[in-house]
Formats: sequence, C-alpha cells, structure tokens
Amino acid sequence: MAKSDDTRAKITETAIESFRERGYDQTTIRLIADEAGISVGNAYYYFPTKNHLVQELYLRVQGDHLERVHAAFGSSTDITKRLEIALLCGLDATGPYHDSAPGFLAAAIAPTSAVSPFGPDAAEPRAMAIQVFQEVVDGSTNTIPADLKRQLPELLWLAYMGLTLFWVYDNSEGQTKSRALARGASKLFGTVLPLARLPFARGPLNQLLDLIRTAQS
Amino acid sequence: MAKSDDTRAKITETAIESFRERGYDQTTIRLIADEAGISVGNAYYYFPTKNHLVQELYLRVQGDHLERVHAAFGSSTDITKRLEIALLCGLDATGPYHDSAPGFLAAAIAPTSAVSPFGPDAAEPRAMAIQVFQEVVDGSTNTIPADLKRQLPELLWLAYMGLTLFWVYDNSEGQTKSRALARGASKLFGTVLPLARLPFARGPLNQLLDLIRTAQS
DNA sequence: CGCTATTTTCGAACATGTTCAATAATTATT
DNA sequence: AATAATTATTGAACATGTTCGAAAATAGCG
Repeated sequence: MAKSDDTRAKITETAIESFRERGYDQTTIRLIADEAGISVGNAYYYFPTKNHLVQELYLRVQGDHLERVHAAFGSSTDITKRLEIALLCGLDATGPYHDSAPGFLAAAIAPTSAVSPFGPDAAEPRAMAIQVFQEVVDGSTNTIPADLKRQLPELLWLAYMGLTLFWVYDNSEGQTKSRALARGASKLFGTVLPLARLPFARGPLNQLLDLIRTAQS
Repeated sequence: MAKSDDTRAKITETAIESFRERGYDQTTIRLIADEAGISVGNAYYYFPTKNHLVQELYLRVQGDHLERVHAAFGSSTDITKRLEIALLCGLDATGPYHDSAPGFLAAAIAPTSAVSPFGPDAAEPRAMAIQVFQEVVDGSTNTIPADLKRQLPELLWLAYMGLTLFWVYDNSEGQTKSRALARGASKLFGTVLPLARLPFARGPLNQLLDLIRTAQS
C-alpha cells in the first residue's frame, strides 16, 4: 500500500501547492497530473472530483486557523477578545487565497459539492472550524445563559461564515474592511451579550434560539 | 434592427423556458441554440456568457416577486406583516426553481460572474429586489428612528438574501422550513423593532448601523 | 514459481462553455 | 444602383472536468 499512498500524497501536495500559487481556476487536473508525474485518469482514481482536492486544502487551512488561534489566545478570558482573535486569525489563515477566493467559493457553495461546508463530505473541516469557536466559548469566563452558551459555538461559526462571505467580496487593500468588520462585530457582540441576562431580553432571545433550532433540525 | 431583436428575443425565451424545465446544468448553450434555430456562435454574439442568460431569468423572477407582493400587501400597514408577505412571496416566486437552485447559486456567487447579486451587471435585478423592501418600509405606519429607517430596505434585502441562501439548502417538503424561518424571522423583527426606540438600545443600534455603513462603503 | 484476482495506471474520448476567423446579410454612402 | 462598411451568423476549434475500457503492476495463493 506504500506505493499507493505515495501517489495519493504526491497528488495532494502538488494540488495544494498549485492552488496556492495559481488559484482555483488556473489549477487544472492535467497540470496537477503533469507535475505529479502521473496521468489524468490516475488522479481520478484517487480523487473523484477536483473539489475533493480542494477539500485537502481546506483541511490545511483549518489546521492553520486552529494553530493561529491557540498561539493568539494567550491569557485572554474575555469572550469578546477571544472572538475577535478567532475571527482575525481566520482572516489571516485564508488571506493568501483571497485572490482566487471566488473560484473556491463557487466550488464550495453547491450543496451537492464535495466541499459544501454543510454537506457530509466536509464533516471533518467543519468540525475543525466549529472547534475554534467552541474554544472561544469554553475558554471564556463570562457568565452566559446555559441554553445560549450551548448554541453559541455553532452560532459564532455561522457568523464567521458570513464574515468569510463578506471577505470574498472585499476588495479593500489587504482586506482592511473585513478586519474592521471582524473587530466591530466582536465589539458589538460584547456589548449585546450582557443584555441577554436582563429579564425582558429573554423573550426575543428565546424566540431567536427557537428559530435557529428549528432551522437546524 | 427588428431581425436582430427577434433573434435576441428567441434566444432569451428559449433559454428561460429551458432553465425552467431542465434547470441550470441541463440547459446547455448548444441546446438553446438548437431549439432557437440558430448557431452556437450566434448565441454568443448576443450574450457574452451563459450567466447573462440566467440574468434574464432573474429579471422575470424579480418582476414576479414584485407583482406577488403588490397583490398580497392588501391593506397591511404593519411592517412585520409586510415583511412576512415580502419574504413569503419571494419564496413563492423562486419556488419552481428550487430543484436546480444549487446550479444557479454557484453561477451567481462568483463576484466576477455576471449574475453576482453585488456586481454591476446585476444592478437592475438588484434594484428591483431592494424595491420590494423599500415598499415594505414605505407602506408601513410604524414609527421607526429615521437613520434606521433609511437603511432598513437594504438591510431587509440582505436578510432576504440570507433566507434565500438557507432555502437553497432546504430539503424539507415544499421548503416548509424556509417558510417557517421567514415567518419566525418576521415575528422576531416585530418584537425587536420597538426596542430600537428605547434609549439604552441606541448604543448598540448605532454601533450596528455604523458597522454596516463601514462595510458598505 | 506460475497463475489468478485485485489494484493501479494510462490515455483516448466525451460534454460543455467559450473563442475566433470566415462568410453572409444588411445598412449606409456616393 | 453600386460599392463600401457594418452587423449578424456560422461552424470548427480549444480548454477543461470527467468517464471509461484496456493495459500494466501488484498481491494472493496453490
């Protein structure tokens, strides 16, 4: 099986490198096959789809995100700060791919696609992504209503997906706007979260949580 | 120019019909050309891209949305009710295309695509879409802070885009979940909106509006 | 080892969006 | 009306993701 693993690994590495350097569109299967020294058909023996190769890249990026977050959390225990760190580290991790982000996004968006963040094929990278926000919540010392706290990691992840969507369309120099949005959103979250404990906020909050639960089911 | 217009119209009609019946992927340029009785190259003389044909479909659907909304508003002057109507009518208008929604979405999502809802090529359908929510606001008798009121149509449109995104992934029978989400979100909006007038809500609200303004600029 | 079954590899073929040089049809000009 | 210029149309060609049947390499087994 060593030989087989070799081939697979060579394809993966070649593909990821090419995605990094040339972007999604410019990376053709024929190119990958050439550079990996194999045939086109052989690549398809290991990866049923070009998007399955993209998935390998996602795994790398998610791993990078998690690493960056760990390095950056430091001793921060305020959930607002931790959220900001998580969002900014996410932007840092995806930064190098901004140029060809549209291509990747288009590949990811189709629900039937291998890389749809909601589909079964992407369970692993998705779990890693949610893990980041799980740690944002778990490492915080803020007092948060239990039911909200339970849903928070997934909610924050969803917000992060929204930020990523914005980032794809963000043409500001160095994606400054996205970073500003990340900071501003974290801050806003920080000012709104304490309100969740006020009695009159329970109504709308429960409504919101119910709504999201229904949508997820 | 009559002949030219004829050709263009025949292409448009054939394409829209095919999109309706066969969906995005199954509708190939060769098929359109065949059914329209012209050559492939000629289709490209009028429409630089397959997605430009999708745009024609969007225009229809947007027109349909607006019509439905007008018919359904009736004498409702409560913004909550009007919002619910607008959202549900949107789902009604797009309903027939749910099966091939992923294909359309993938085509629409790329910022460089002709059909990106944020790009310049889609200015017309986007204006129509925002128009719907402009009417939601304008026809309401609720008292709303002026600055919020100004941004509201665009905000609601953005929320509608989110709903549409959810709808694409919604596999419940008849997209029941999306409808429930539309109703629930409207209701929630109805309970939260009055809070915007309370003094202590000004802080977070202004923060939010600022944030969005920054993001848009 | 020799033979069979399985795994791996190959490259041609296909479908489809798109491009382009050539040709036909139409319009404008003299 | 004749000619030049512009517009419309064609079909072949190209790039690329994907499929597939055949061939080669490898593993399992007597």
